[in-house]
Amino acid sequence: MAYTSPGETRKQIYGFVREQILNGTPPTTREVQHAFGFRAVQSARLHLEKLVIEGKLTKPDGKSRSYLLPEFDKASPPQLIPMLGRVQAGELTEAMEDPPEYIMAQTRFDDSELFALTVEGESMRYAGILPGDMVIVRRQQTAIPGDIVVALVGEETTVKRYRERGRRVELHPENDAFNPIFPADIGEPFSLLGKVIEVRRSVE
Amino acid sequence: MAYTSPGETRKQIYGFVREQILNGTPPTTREVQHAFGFRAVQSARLHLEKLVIEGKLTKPDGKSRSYLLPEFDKASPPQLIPMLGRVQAGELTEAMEDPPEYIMAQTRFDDSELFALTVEGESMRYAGILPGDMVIVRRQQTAIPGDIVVALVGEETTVKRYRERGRRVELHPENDAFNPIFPADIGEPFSLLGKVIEVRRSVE
DNA sequence: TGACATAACAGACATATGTCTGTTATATAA
DNA sequence: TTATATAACAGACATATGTCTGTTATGTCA
Repeated sequence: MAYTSPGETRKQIYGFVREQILNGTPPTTREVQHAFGFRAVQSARLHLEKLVIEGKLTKPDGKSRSYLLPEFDKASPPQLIPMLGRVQAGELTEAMEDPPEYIMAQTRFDDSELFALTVEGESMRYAGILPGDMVIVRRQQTAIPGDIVVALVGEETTVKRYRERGRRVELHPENDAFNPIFPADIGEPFSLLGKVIEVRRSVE
Repeated sequence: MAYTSPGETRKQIYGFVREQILNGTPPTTREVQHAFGFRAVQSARLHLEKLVIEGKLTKPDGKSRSYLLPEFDKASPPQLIPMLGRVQAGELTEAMEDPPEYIMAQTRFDDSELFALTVEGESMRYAGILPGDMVIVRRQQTAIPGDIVVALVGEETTVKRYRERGRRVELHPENDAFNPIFPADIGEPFSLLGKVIEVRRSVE
């Protein structure tokens, strides 16, 4: 390989390794070697060692494919959360049989109890939840007043503010154009699916 | 190791491997072996092979540490985006010298042109952006009318709706209690830092 | 009981991979 | 020019790791 200016090749190697790591396949020394056309393993190795010294990568010891991004350690480990397009009536678990898509998140909950939904109505606009927003939900059958919850009312899922009047459950929209729901008064089957713990919106 | 019920050990192995993968260090066959106290490598290997057959893991070929989560492929690769607590006046890059924390996101932009900020005021409430929300921003010096942008006005960063009247730039809040900003009229230095591409809110 | 399936073990082999020693080439500064 | 630093190369060795063959143990079903 031709001689390149100091640091230039190293910068590219960093980009390559970083990308591989984020894809879940941290490269071996020789994979770096071949990706950059080095004719000697050591060429790649020295660059990688320097990157560790510079603090841009970390590597424990003699283990294979063990390069890590330092900022990865600073962040909590990512979680894969299934996106449920439409929650079927009845069991929520039913709808999770073949989760088509996953989003990545970092929460303080176990990812096995999380799922994500797309919000459809305008009823929570004043709470900063707009149509098309994605909500990350923790599955739970109970809530405390003030929680924003996802509930199944009849055949439809709905996002509302959870309230109680005495022992009566009330689901309040946050938009003057909508009326609260009183599950006890309507004939529909009702169940609490979980509590909203995060809201996400893609702009444009 | 004692004989365990069919599938039980396998389930635990899946959890272990999944966690390791999400931590950036997909395990080797022998690491699985030792983590579960198997006295033979093959014991771990057969479980892993079955998990691949069941579709819960994927593995290309004879490469080391090459187990992947299938849902990982379905999702776009994650990006690490620096969280800027407070953007200093002047150059934005200046403030990125030592990024203290990173969040994970999946966007269609290159992660080198992204950063994240915490929103402080109420001025964008009607647009569903509340105080404490995190916005992911793509660095750009221009915008088109209607974009939600992050701008530096004087010493302060602000999130507003970008408008133009003729050639005059206007920054509009989305809250009746606030007034639009006309950068040309005020003495403060003004610059566009970028465009908001995602909004995130942690609930509780 | 015997047939069968799966779990787990024992021991080995082939390859992948990290690491090392020594050498040559290119650039910069005295 | 010489001295120095870094880039890149050549070739090897030691270990890590994936893979294979054959055997034993535990449970299920007829």
